[in-house]
Amino acid sequence: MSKYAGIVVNNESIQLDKIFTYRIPEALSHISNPGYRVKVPFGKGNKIIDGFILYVYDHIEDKSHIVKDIVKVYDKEELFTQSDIKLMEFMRENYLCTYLEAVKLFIPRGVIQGMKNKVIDTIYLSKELDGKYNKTPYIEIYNFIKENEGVFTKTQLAREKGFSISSINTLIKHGYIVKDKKVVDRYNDREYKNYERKLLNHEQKLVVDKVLNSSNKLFLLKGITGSGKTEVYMNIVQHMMDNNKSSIILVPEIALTPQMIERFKGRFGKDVAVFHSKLSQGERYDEWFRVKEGKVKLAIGARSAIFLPFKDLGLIVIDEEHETSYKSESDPKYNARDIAEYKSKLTGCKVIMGSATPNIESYYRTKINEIELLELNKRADGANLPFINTVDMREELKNNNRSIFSRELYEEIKNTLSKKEQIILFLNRRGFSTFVSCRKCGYVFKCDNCDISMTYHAHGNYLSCHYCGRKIRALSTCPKCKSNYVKYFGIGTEKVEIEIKKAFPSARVLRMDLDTTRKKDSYEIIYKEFKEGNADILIGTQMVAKGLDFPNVTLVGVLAADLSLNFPDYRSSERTFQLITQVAGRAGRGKKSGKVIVQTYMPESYSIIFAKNYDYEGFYKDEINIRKDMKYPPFSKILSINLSSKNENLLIKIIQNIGVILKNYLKNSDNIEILGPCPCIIGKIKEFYRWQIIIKGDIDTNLGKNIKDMVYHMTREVYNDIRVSIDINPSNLI
DNA sequence: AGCACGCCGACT
DNA sequence: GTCGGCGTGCTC
Repeated sequence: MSKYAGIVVNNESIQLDKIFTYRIPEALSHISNPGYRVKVPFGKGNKIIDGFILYVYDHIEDKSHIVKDIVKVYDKEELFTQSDIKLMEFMRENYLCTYLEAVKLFIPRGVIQGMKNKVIDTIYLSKELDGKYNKTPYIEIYNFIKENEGVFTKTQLAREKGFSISSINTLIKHGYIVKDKKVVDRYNDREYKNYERKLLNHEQKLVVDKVLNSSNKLFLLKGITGSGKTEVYMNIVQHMMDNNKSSIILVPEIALTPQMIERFKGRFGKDVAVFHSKLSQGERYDEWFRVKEGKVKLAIGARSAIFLPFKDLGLIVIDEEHETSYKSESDPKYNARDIAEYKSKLTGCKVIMGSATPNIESYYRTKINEIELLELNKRADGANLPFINTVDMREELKNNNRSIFSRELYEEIKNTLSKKEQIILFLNRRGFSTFVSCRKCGYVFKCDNCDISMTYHAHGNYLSCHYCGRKIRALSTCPKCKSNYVKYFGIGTEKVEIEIKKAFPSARVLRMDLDTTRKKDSYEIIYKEFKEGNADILIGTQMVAKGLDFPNVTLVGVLAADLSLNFPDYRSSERTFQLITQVAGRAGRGKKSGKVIVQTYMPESYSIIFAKNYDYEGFYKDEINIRKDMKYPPFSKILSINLSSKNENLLIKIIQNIGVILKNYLKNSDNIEILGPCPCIIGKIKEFYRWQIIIKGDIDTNLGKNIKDMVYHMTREVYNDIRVSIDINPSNLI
């Protein structure tokens, strides 16, 4: 008897987001599990397209369709497992994505595109030298290859090892040496310094024991900056390895990986897979297969590494779990934290979420016993947390200090430089000036494509829009009134760099922001330069706040703590608290004690006061009450419906219709609130006008699905003109 | 999405 | 009588 397969076809269209049933013909009867990629005839023309088997049935009940045969199977074995399919279903329900979008997270694009292993021609020996070839330079070449059989290609031997290409060719021509194919790993494995195993302190040991012995699966490790969370992770990873179990370490985006890779490869050797968005397609392909074939037991990577095909997963670590980069901004808009948790439910693996400043929602869940709380309250090396002082910038103005540095920060920089210690200056904004306008007529340089004022970049002398990337040359005359009173307001990291060079001409300065880290390895280079002491001051955006470990940094300056506080979002206090705490944690990690100076116009704000006192618990208590009063997460879910279009009138008309229908649909649900329709905070990006509807309250998966169907139904006729984006619990409401 | 079917007007 | 315009609806 033939079996049948439930298949998702490889077509992005939302109308095709369903399971199609095909017969598995006798010739392919070895398919008894889902997970295969196949070719199937589809549509009236029976066009052959790709599909993925999600289900296998012994018989079918529904006889209302003609059932066609699968025509081909691609791979020898399954690309994903039964539990992966459960996870896909979970994502489709919870993030309102399609089956196909979910499937594609589990398979690197290279596999779908039919990529092959990278093969190079390396040189091997074939027969002994004899006759007139048994002399220099042939003997040298021959002996070198004898020591390095199959290691080098012809070009490498010539270019890197300095052998004559024509002599090599002669040896090949007469059959003494031969070229042969060798599969190489595309991921360029560098050598890593051995990262010595450290003895755990009492607190750390306790945490490790609890994780290994508790019957709970989910843990929140709340450990102050520098308390040695990484060492705890490594210890548990080692334990997993000893028990033949695999581990995934997630870190926020690329920012943390070079340091983390250094530590993990230094400890566990080369058998660590690395997976993040900056890898090339080929590198991803190779790393994915290394995991799939069981060649590695540990992977470290950004968000997407959660989907790596480990067979015997024992542990998932989510480092800096409060980071928003764990939430994907593109479809499927998943959160790696939720995925890890669901994976744990499916496979029984342990999940450790670590942070010095846990996400409010996660911490709340420890209070209601959904997650076990573990704490590290001491710095691993016994050092003290740096002293944080806030400076009220309004007072500086009153005292006639118009510089971007307060008097106290200026003095401390001078002091620290004279002691030959290092400094980090943090400002969460790149560029030189964030706002350029004419003082005569009030004209503001705004992006033509976006509803955003343009940022001036002194390096290159241009204005750029940080949303669409548009660049224009900086003008010294106002395009409206032709006056010369064009003035630059607002500071960015570039300006800080120039001001520092003015104030401290002999200081060696590095800047780390998006503009200086665009090239592939530039982040790593800046990190190394600073770590090795080749600079005194590191100026940067939030990149410098994330987990970096520089023992010689004793002063951290936060130039404008209010930036994130004035952000129109219910998480802005939480973000501010987290940023200050995290960046402060960069100071005093070595033997010397550290100091932090926070410049602000709102020193009385609760997030700044609690951050200054390292009082997470206090901050949490205030914040959770606000969330409760305002019915924000964790006391509700937020569903944001974002429509964007180049046609503003059409957009407004459609979203208002949607608004009316949704209000009507939800009028009997007391626990649900609708905000909008209204223009988004950034009303236009890349020529697209943007409007949104925010729904807040008890939104279950069913309701979410219905709302999605409604919105898609109502935008169906204008599908080409209006883009729709639906997000559950978005990381921001911009 | 993409493709076939279908119903209508213009043209050999 | 037929060629092709795009509106409609379905795809196991």
